[in-house]
Amino acid sequence: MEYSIQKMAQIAGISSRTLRYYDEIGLLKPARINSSGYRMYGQNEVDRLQQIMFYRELGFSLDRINDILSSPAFDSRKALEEHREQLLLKRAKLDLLIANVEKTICYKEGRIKTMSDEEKFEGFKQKLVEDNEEKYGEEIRAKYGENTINEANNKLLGMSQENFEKAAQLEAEIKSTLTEAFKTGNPASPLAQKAASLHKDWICCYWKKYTKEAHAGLARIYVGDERFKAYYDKDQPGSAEFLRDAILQFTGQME
Amino acid sequence: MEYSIQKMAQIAGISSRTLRYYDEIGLLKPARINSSGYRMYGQNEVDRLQQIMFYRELGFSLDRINDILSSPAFDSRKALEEHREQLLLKRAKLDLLIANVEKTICYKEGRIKTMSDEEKFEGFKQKLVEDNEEKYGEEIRAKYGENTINEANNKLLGMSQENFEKAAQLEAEIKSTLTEAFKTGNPASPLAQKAASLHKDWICCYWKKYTKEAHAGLARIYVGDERFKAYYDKDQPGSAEFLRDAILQFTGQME
DNA sequence: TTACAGGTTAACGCAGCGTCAAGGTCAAGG
DNA sequence: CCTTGACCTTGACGCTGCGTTAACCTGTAA
Repeated sequence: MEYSIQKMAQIAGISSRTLRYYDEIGLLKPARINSSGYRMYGQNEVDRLQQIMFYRELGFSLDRINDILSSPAFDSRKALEEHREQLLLKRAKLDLLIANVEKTICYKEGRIKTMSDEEKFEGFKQKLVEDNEEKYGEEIRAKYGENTINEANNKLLGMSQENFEKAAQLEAEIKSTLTEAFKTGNPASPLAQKAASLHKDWICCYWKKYTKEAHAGLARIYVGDERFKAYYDKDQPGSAEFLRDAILQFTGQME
Repeated sequence: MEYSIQKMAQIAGISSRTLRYYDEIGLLKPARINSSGYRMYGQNEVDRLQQIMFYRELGFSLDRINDILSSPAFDSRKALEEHREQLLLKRAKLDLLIANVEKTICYKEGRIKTMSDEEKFEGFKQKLVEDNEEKYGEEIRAKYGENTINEANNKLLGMSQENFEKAAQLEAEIKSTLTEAFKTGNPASPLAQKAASLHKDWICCYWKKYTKEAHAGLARIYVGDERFKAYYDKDQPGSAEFLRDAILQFTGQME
């Protein structure tokens, strides 16, 4: 089976330009060039391309893919783990970014119109410091390896604990608000809706992404989960269902 | 207060090259050019640079920053939310990548030496399909806006529920394993360690990043948290402390 | 006067292709 | 035989956000 460049591209779901580029950088050369100068690819090339696509899928650079595929002694296992670390770092940075953006949105929602330049500057400076620490930390890690990774982890631990404390506080708030709201008997009452809103905040301490649908889905599951049901029903039987209804109302998922 | 290019760069913690580049693309022009052809920046420029840095920090492109800062009618709120969506998408992709890398590592750890090309191909093709769906979904979203966002959310909801179910199953496993392990009375026993390991898996359903330190920290908190303590102690009083000790052992955090 | 610290413009380089430009090749149809 | 259209070729610029020479000018202290 011989493939033309476009057939090959179709198989892999990439462009012919990409194949030409791979030929150019020596990552994937065609099996032969026919009399008209056309690139012809064979089975071996299909296989190699699949390997390439695989590692590319994992976000490796074409250079590294070349290393991996050409050197048989290449420690792919180590490469994968290092790569994983890098991805985790990337994600941590992204998380910071997202948090910052969300913070900013909240700030704007708060309608704080007059925000002194000094304030902005302060917040910014803080961020700069954080960034520097991050960069510094990265350099250290690159230089000294694992020893200092623990330090970084400790930082994350600090964040997790902070997160956990925030969650615990929210939980207490939910509980007291729910107790009051339950007396109204109306899941649509402002107090009940406040409880649902607090519950949303609480969820956001644990979930990577909040959606109303998922929130509602969780609420439905709650009532069927003995642990949560027991927790919420402990003081006031029926509270779990009440919270569920409040959340369904809050998320607009009542049918 | 007039600043030279380097003073300005120092204030903002960036390079002078960056300032020249911003001048070049018209993002930030100096207040004036002095007789020697030097760029001189004033207070207005400091302020604007801070704004630029702010949005840059949030991951906006310089082009968009220019839009935001130059058009007073620009809806920064909307821009922020759109940007947030994009970041979330990015993170979702990253999560996929990380999962794939981890899967691959497990595969390699499993010492499955002979892995037929077909198998590789299958897995890869699946991924292609997923990607196509993702791309398609993005296009749709761009074209039709919010309506279809719900569909995407439903997908995420599916993931969350799946995640939740996995967590629930793990929880059951932890409980039964813990019950058995408790009878041994030894938190270092294989069974107890298995429970700790399961608990780690369970944590990973909720946490963005797992570290031994955080796991141990959580274990310590557990005992002091009535909800979890009550949950684990319900059948066998002392189980919570036992689990904590098993986790401390598991994470090597015994002092 | 000599250093040395600072400024200037111009231009290449990076990753991974997308996207013309300008043309050659091949099979089908008039 | 000619045209048309699909497919192939090489070559080269463009994109992002600067880092990094290179080659040269300015200002000030010793």
